Amino acid sequence: MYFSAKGEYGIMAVIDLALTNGEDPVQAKAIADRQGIPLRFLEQILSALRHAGLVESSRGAHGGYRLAKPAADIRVGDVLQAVEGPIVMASRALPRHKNGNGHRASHGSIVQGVWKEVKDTVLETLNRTTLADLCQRARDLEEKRVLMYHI
Amino acid sequence: MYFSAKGEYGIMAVIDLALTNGEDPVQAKAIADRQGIPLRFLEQILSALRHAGLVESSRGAHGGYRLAKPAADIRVGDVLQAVEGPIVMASRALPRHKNGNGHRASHGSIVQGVWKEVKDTVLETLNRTTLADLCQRARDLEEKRVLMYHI
DNA sequence: TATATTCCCATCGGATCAGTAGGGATTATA
DNA sequence: TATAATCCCTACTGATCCGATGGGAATATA
Repeated sequence: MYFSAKGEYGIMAVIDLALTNGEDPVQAKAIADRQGIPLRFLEQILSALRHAGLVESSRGAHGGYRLAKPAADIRVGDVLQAVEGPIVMASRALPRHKNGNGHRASHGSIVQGVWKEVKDTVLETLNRTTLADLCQRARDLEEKRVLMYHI
Repeated sequence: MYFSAKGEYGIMAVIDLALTNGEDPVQAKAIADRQGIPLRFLEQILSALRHAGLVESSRGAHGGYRLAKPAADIRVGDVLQAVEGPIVMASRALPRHKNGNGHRASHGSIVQGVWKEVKDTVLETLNRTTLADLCQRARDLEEKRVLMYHI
């Protein structure tokens, strides 16, 4: 059970965007360098975020990306669903070999119920956390890092 | 974010085993037919469950499988981990392109924290539910089905 | 016009998944 | 003992997906 690299990179990218909030838009290249993400791959991710209305872009020289709304209004679940599609737990494609006789019901529906429970708790967790929360964690971590360095 | 077909089949198989609790062991073929699972594939799954100590097997004619402990002592998470390995959230293999300068920390560790939160809630959900719970659900469902049929 | 940058579509190699296959080991029954 | 049923182990395969990469086109600045 995984999240994909797209999801991981996507979250890193929006944190970077949120913390680099100046006048000018932030270029994909700058994010790629800071976060260690392949540029062309990051472009696909930013494109998905743009289509989902989470970031805005401007083209041409001096172009780049910025958040489309305040960090507190962007939930982690929104980012993940934007870049890696809907969050489902069911297995990818079960061709559904049918049980021959039908004397007893197959227990597939029971499993579906379990999947739904898990999915709901995952979404609950992901939607409880906003980008602003993650930024705060990042600042705390950075502060701690600087302290360690000075000792 | 998925569970694999192995996980789905595995849960169906142990429910079947729990509900078919007679004197004799239950044959893989019978489970495969009732639940609509390819036999050879199911054998691999049952093998994994056996190695994890969740089911016992007896070989030869009239052989088959039975649960190794009471259904109330088998958690859904145990079954899933047995058949599809540890439940991890991190993406499969990020080759970790390094960020060149290091002027600012990459936000990978923030994401790792999110993954850990999600993983914990997933495990909490999966370990709260036992096989006995699922059997109860299956019986309730069957009862409802029979009632519908009679009306 | 030259340059920087986003944007879009197609492709590719490797990994994983779901399922299949062959054959071997063990045991109950005739 | 012979046979059939059943579990057991290892490998293989075809399809799909993932993590990129490539080749430009559009657009904004200098």
